[in-house]
Parts: sequence; C-alpha cells; structure tokens
Amino acid sequence: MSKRKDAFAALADPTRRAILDLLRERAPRTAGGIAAEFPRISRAAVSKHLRLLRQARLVRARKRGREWHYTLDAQPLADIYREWLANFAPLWEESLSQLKRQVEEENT
Amino acid sequence: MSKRKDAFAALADPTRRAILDLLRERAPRTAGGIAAEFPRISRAAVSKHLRLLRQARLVRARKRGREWHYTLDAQPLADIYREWLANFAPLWEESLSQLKRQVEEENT
DNA sequence: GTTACATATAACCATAAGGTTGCATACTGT
DNA sequence: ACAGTATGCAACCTTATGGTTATATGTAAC
Repeated sequence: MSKRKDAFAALADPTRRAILDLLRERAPRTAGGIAAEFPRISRAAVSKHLRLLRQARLVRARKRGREWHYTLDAQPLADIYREWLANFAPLWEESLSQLKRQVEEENT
Repeated sequence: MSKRKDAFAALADPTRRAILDLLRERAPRTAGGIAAEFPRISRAAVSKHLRLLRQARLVRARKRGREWHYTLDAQPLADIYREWLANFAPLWEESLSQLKRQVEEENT
C-alpha cells in the first residue's frame, strides 16, 4: 500500500534533492540514467529514494517498455513555499532583519 | 562540540517547524514557554529540538538569568529559498495543469 | 546556605532511515 | 524459447532520530 510521505522529510536527504535537481534540468529520465549520476551508491539505493519521492508526490513515474521514466512534479514544492516558507519571507528582507537585530540588541 | 547541522534536515520534523512558526509570531520566547506549547512531549525533547535548530543556525539562544531566550534566525530559510527552491518556481504553474491530467496511476 | 526553579545534557530505548546484496518480474532482441 | 536488460522489492545491517527519565549546572528566592 502506498504510504503517503511528507515532502519536507523527502527533502531532508541531499541525494533526493540532487535527483530533483537533475529532473529539473531535464526530464523524463530513466531510473538507470538517474542512478548513473550517483556512482557511489547502488541502483537499489537510488530506487528507494525514487520510491520515497513518488510517495511524496515530488516525482511521477511511467513505465515505457522495460524502463521507468521519471518526471518532476513541482507542486509539493509550490505548496511548501506558499503554505509555509513564504510566511518567513518578510523576516529575511535585508532592512527588516537589520532592524530586528537592532531591536534585539536594545533588549539586551 | 556543536556539530553543524543541515537546515533541510532540521525542517524535516513537524515539531521543529512548529517551533519556528511560534518564533515567527513572537520572539524571543523561553525554552519553557516553547515547551508549554507542546504538552504531548517532554521539555527535554523540546530542548533537543532547540539544540538541533541552534546547530542549523535557525534559532539563536541567549541566557538571561536562569532562562534561555530563543529568537528566530530566518537567514537559512532565505538561503534555502534563494539557492535551491527558487530554481523550481518557473515549473510551479506548469505542474498545476499537469497534475489534473496525470494523477495516481503509478504511485506505489 | 539551602531550597526551588529553568534548562541543558547524558544515558538509554525503540523505531526509522539509508545503505547493501540478492531475488523477482517484466520486457527486448535473437 | 532463451538470454540479457531494466528495475522494483524484500531482507538484512548499521546508524540516526526522536522520545523518555535521570542528572548536572547555574540562578533566584528565602
């Protein structure tokens, strides 16, 4: 059964982020083609990362002949940005964060 | 030895994201005040989350008397957005339309 | 000084995560 | 039909993670 996974958790691993970067540059890619970009880990390990990315809806897979073709689905990334990360954007604007630092120092 | 931690990994845990949300709404907050917002887990567990957030530079702590005051540092979030997530923004609208046609079929 | 408080840290435990090897399945080419 | 290829999945191992309880440290209050 397909257990739904959290997109945030999926992004925690650098290999999975690299896979998303690859698919952003060019897609679709086969599982083997993706695995070839990571010579230090086995194909099975990459396959597990791909399964987790599927469960987080960050990639989609279609079988073409004996190959699986993976494509990126950026929608969960959009959700992360709009529903969570964007809330912090006002705090990382340069002027505001400087002002914030000054206020903190006054409170010291 | 404070080991530097990855901000992405720090965000994988929902409790830690909730802590950042609290600090976004109002800061500084004491460790005890933060822990009081999570009645289901112990103060020690919250303290461990705070340590990890410190190591990821997502929060800063200052001791005042016998209390530790925590404040948000949104800089790593800005880095995540600018250096990684923003690269996917051009794909967001496109994936919306794709999602409606191509859904479930392959997700294990 | 002694007691209570706020908090971090240590020790420990159960579960999850990421890796490996091996096997199963499905398709291609001859 | 058979051999080879592509790939997912299962079993297993080791380490990381998130939780607990217990302890240590520093501060405030009496």
